[in-house]
Amino acid sequence: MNISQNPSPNFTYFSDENYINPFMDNNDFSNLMFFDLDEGGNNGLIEEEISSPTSIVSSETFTGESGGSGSATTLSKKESTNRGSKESGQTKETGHRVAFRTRSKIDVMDDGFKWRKYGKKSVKNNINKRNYYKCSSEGCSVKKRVERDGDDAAYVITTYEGVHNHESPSHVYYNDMVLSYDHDNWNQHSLLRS
DNA sequence: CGCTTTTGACCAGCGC
DNA sequence: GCGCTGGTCAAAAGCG
Repeated sequence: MNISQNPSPNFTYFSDENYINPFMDNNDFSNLMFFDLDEGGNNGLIEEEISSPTSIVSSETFTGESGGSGSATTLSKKESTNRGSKESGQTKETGHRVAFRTRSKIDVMDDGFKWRKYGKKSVKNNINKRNYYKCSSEGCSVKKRVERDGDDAAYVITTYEGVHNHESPSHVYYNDMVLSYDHDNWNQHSLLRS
């Protein structure tokens, strides 16, 4: 991976107020959707359309009622079921799940964490392969699925499962830098990056 | 040499 | 019970 060369101070979805713009270059933010697939399987769909590339979406926008967009069809209802005996316990403990769909030229967005690919599968209703990643940090069992939208290959659907029990390597990296920056200036600086 | 990626096999859940 | 499907494992290959 390329953390050292591209340490993005970005996407860490920790169900708290620390949500930061997840994306860097090579992405079109004009149509970005979030799906809150929280434990319990209510599959609440939250759609957030970002009108400006510099917009920051706060985590509060994830907690609304279900949206009605048909674009959620690629996210199977089975998302809410935990399977796999070997890891189901972990999954329940860190059952938070969030997915988003964004137009992107690249398949895998650098969210600042270090991921290790452990599987690739072709899935039904999608000619594209789905990739499976695990957080490679020790003791962290967060998983991520990445697939191209079958309806429109210009879109990438990324699903995060679980919550990191550590900070993003890039987050640490940037925290060090922030110490030497005026905080307001830093916020402005990070906004301008996108 | 250590880590990551690839990829086929295997396993479990679900629907019929 | 069987087949389909999605998710994970693990050995081998690749890479820096």
